[in-house]
Amino acid sequence: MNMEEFTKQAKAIADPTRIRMLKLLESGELCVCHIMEILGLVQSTASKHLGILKVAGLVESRKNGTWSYFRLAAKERAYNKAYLTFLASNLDDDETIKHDRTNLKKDLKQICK
Amino acid sequence: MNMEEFTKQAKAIADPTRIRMLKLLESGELCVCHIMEILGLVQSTASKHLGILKVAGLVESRKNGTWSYFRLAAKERAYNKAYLTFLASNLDDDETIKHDRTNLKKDLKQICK
DNA sequence: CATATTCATCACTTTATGGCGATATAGTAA
DNA sequence: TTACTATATCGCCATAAAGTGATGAATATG
Repeated sequence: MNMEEFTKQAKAIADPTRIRMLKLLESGELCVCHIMEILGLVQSTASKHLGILKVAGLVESRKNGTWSYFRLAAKERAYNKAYLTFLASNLDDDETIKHDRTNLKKDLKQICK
Repeated sequence: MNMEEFTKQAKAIADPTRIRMLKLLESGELCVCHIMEILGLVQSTASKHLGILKVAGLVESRKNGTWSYFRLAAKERAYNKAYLTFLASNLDDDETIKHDRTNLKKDLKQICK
């Protein structure tokens, strides 16, 4: 990883909203509409942040109909692994993150009904 | 480490100039005048960046006369350890970093004359 | 003592970033 | 086709951040 890539990924995780997104995605794949709902963002904001994470190589996405599903980038790609592993070992005890995870669980229950 | 601390440190390392500073300091303590010389920064810029790193808890400093010496924060302080260890295991092969280190060596030789 | 050096801070300008509404695109369903 | 839904993108604004010169404090030097 060179300086440019390193700082691109550093900038990507240097924002609370994007961190919350990545921590949510640690639980698995999610579509934009759930992410925006759980984090309380308008759609354009959610999409913009997800785009930044994608360009940085931290997340990947797939299309299914109108839905876009985002997930953490595959750890095999070494240049992501560093940051994603780093993030995975941090912030699990942060109040905002815990709150988001609770909301995610509620949301998933709704979906399964 | 909570979200606020995490992002403060993430923002601190999300800048090439500050990364170069931290990577220089991996070799040991340096005063502002050498850091600015090696990185080719004007004094106020160097001082400002070092201030940001200090507030983020990534570096510490001591005064000796008119000189200010900066060093990486003690690793015992857990909330720094994560980022500094992370950074220490990255970018050693980056061209800019290698270049900076070469310049540091030249500079130290000058001092020892 | 007078002068020079080192550094932090301030004021200012320029650039980057975050959030949002509006719009565009594409899929879905009636 | 028409209407609706999910998403991406664009432009705008407010704010944050980076870079720089000027100033002044503290200390060193002659």
